[in-house]
Amino acid sequence: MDRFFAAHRERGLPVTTQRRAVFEAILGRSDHPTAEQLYDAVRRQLPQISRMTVHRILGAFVSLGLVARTPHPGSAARFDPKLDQHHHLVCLDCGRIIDVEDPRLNRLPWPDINPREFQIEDYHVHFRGRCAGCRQSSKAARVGQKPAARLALSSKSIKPGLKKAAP
Amino acid sequence: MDRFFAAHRERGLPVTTQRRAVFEAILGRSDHPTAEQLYDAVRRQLPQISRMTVHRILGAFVSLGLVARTPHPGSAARFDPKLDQHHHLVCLDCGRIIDVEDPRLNRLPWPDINPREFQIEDYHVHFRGRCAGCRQSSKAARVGQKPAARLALSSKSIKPGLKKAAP
DNA sequence: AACCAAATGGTAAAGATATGCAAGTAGCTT
DNA sequence: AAGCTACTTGCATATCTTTACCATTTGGTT
Repeated sequence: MDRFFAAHRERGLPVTTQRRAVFEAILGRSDHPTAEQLYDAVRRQLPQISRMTVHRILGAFVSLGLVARTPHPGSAARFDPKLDQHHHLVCLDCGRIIDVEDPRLNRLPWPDINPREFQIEDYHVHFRGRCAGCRQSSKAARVGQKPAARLALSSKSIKPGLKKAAP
Repeated sequence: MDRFFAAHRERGLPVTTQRRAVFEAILGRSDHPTAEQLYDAVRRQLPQISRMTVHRILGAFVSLGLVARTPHPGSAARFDPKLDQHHHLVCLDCGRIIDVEDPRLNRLPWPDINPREFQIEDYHVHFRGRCAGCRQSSKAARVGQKPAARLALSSKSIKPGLKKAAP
């Protein structure tokens, strides 16, 4: 929370009720919420806050270095109070993000590129896989997943009839 | 391109003109295009192709393991035809993605978690920083970027005219 | 050549984020 | 303590990306 006030004071930015509420909300949880989830959480204390304000505040926090927008394959960005370098497990099924702290991952070799071409600031390792819950359900669901398609394709000539779409 | 036919034949899925065009389009470029960019590219050959078809086809390619949907902080998903393990430089300003191949990064220690709780399949290192072009422009832009906030405001001296036009 | 499952196309909808402007507020200055 | 001013907020709207429905067409088999 000190970081929050310090970052604002350093740049002379006003500390508003909304900003404080959003920051408290994100500090209070470690599940990498989306902007929408934070909006819902903050609204319990500030019922009239606008969804756009939450988005704008989160964008400002990212610029201030207070939180990180974590890369995520899906569409909704996830936000993470950035405290120290850490990494993530991402479930390919449910999208859940789990923190990983492993000191061995914090001193990786940086790729050998010319700093004039690309200046690296930091990095972040993304482990992909499946969490316990999704492995259970996928085992069950795998039966009906791909209805066997139309197998039995004898490898006849595939004749790549490359034609333009017929009228 | 063999992978493309093989993957379809193996599952008995029909190889349509549209699928072939989308796959050729993504093979031809190494800049991790978005679905929209691929739609534009494909449309030069199949002017009547639907945007939705491109999205659906890309989703199918991901399921088939033909392309990867690369994690990206922004909203638009990026697609990548490279299948061997590689990593990415991501420019924080322009969002450009550059491939990194460094064998030292391909044998990282995996975090010590119970495989019953989370089963890791693979990983991927995300280096963040700024590309040459953006470093140039940001150096210039940094002047007007943060107008010094209001730290040095001594009431009547500074009047930064960058406000909206007066009503 | 005929058949069948799957793919395609078009519109509209849903979700997330950005923008422009009027009014409110935090924090400095007096 | 009161005033000033830039920053922030709220609201409505616009944009961008992705998805849903369903009639029609196409690819691959027999």
